[in-house]
Amino acid sequence: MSGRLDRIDLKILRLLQNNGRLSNAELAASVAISPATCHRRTQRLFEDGFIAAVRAMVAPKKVAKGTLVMVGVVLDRSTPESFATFEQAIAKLKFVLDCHLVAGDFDYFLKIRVGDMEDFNRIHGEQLIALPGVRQTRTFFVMKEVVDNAPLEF
Amino acid sequence: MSGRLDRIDLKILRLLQNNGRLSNAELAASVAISPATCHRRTQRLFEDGFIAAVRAMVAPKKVAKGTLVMVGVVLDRSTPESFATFEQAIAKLKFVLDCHLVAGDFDYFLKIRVGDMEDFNRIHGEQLIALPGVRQTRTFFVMKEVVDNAPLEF
DNA sequence: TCTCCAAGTGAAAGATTCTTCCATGTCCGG
DNA sequence: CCGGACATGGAAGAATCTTTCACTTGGAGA
Repeated sequence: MSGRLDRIDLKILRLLQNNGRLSNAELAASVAISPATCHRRTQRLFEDGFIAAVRAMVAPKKVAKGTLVMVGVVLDRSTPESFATFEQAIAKLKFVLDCHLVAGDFDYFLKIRVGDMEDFNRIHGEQLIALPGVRQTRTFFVMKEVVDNAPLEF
Repeated sequence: MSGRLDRIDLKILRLLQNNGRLSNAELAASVAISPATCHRRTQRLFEDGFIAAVRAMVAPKKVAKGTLVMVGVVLDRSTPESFATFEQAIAKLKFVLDCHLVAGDFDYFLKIRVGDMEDFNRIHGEQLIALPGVRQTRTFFVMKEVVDNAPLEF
């Protein structure tokens, strides 16, 4: 069922992870099976949820989103209601790439993309600290993106 | 730069970001232009680097990488050589999804995917604290992934 | 061992799509 | 008004997709 992946499935997954626009014919040739079989396998990988989505990775700098910021957030209270309200509000902020509830000195970690620092300052003042239940935020400007969104190894 | 993108280009980018396997014919129909024109436009978006890559997003839980961890790293010394050595070593660790040089209480922020906490503990002890020049690390286990790797808004 | 069944496989073929070529249309600067 | 650079869509051969079907394989049970 959805549990087992043989070597061919794994190879298909890895190839599609590196180039999601590979044609079925190219995939089939790369894994040395017929196009028909490859088509069926790939279809199953999608249907069974092994591939959540195929996404074109738009170059951030090309669309004026070249500035990356990490933000640690501490809430006033650590109640389930407080968390739920915060998460609901975060989901509407489209510049938030990641939002994770963590264990440690912060309640949440955010990963945010904006055009520049000025852009971030406005967003921080108008939207971040205005989020429900936020006690404080700590901003970490990214000065260099060493690795960003690397493909998953498995 | 990005001023060269008209509404049709932007629409193509957004559509491919949501579904990187859209066929040229489907794209053309969605943006109301001919397949030939759509093909040329899309090709240009790739050639000019607006689309860095197209990736199948493999579901982490399906391939035993369901545990996410954020790690803050402080180095012994803040010299260019120290940074360069660290970054060179990080690039070889395939479980590191993000590695960013930041301004603030840490030198680097890492985003890591592993199978489980036990998995992380081994990696932390064997590989992370063994990285060159690391003074200390602070681990933030992710308890809930509210938003992970959301598509870029532009 | 033999039989049967389920699952996987590849050849084949019609439908669809890709990709290129070319004539036409549009926008500006001269 | 003209001319050139560029963008557009139609058309058509080449390539690909997607389904069908018959065959092979592997394992469970008699």
